[in-house]
Amino acid sequence: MTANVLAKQSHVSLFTVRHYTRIGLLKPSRNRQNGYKIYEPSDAARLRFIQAAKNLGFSLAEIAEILDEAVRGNSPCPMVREIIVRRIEENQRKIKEMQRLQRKMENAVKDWAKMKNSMPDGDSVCHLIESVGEVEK
Amino acid sequence: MTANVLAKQSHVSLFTVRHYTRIGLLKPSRNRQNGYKIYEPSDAARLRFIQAAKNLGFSLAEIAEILDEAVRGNSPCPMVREIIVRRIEENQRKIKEMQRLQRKMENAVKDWAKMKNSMPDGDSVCHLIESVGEVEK
DNA sequence: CTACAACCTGTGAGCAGGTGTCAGGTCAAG
DNA sequence: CTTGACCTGACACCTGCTCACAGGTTGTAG
Repeated sequence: MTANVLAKQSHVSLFTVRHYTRIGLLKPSRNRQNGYKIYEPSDAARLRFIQAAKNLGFSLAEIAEILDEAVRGNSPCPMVREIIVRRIEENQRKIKEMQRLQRKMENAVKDWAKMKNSMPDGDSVCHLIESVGEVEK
Repeated sequence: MTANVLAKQSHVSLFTVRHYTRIGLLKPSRNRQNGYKIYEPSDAARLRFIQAAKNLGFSLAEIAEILDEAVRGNSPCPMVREIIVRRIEENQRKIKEMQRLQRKMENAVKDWAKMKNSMPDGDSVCHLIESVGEVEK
C-alpha cells in the first residue's frame, strides 16, 4: 500500500500521512526497487488509533509516547488515563476563557450599535476598540 | 524610548515588541549614531491599541489591516465591525466543538473507570482509546 | 584607561499540526 | 515513446510569540 492509497482508505489527506511518517508516527518499509514507501495493514490500524486518540484530544507528541510505550511492551493505559484527566482540566479552562471572550465581543457589538464610525487621528485608531479597552480597566 | 523601555512600560515582553516591529506593526525611527530603534509615545499608543484589539479576539494580521486603513486616512471602523461579527461566529463554533470534546472525554473517563489496563498486542495499542473510537462509529 | 556587565542589533530556529510547493524519479497506458 | 499520474525528500508557510546567537554599544567601577 502506498501513502496515497493509505490516505484515501483512511479518509486522511496525503499530506497528513506524509507528515505522520516524517515525525515517526508511521514507519513504513521500503520497496527496494524504486524506493517507494510500503504501508502494511498494521500501519492502517496505527493510523486509525492515531485518529481515535486525536479525536479524544491527545496531541501527536502524546500519541507518539503512547505508541512508544506500547512498542516497548508496556501497557500505555496508565499514561492514557493521566493524560486525559489533564486534558479535561485544560480544556475546561480554555472553554471558560473562550466564553469570557465571547461575552466580551457580544457586549462590544451591542455597545457599538449606538456608536458612529470615526476617522483615525493621532490619538486614536478606532474608538470602537479603544472604548472596550477603557471599559476593561 | 528603546524597545526594552517600551516593553516594560507597556507590560509586554521585549520579544513581543521586537516581534511586532519585525512584522511591521510598530515602525520605530532610528538613532543615526548607534542604529538603535527609537520608539515614540505614538508607538506606545499603537501598542496599547494592538493589545486592546488582541484582547477582543483580533488576529495580528487583522490588526495590521486595520492600522493600514487608518494610516491611509480611512475609517477602520466598518472593517472592525465586520471582523468582530465573523469572529463571534467562529468563536461560537469553536466553543461548541470544545464542549463536544469535553463531554466525550468525560464520558470516556467514566467508562474507563470499570475497565482494566491492557497490554498492547498486534491488533490493539490501548483498548481504552480504541473502545471510544468504536463507540463513536 | 580598561574591564566588565548590561544593554542594543538582525537573523534564524522552534513550538503544533498540518498544508502545500518544488524538482526530479518512476510507472503504466495508448 | 510520450503523456499523465504517481512517487520521493527537502523545504516554506500558517499563528504569535519565545528564545538563542554573535556581534556592536554604553555606562560604571576600579
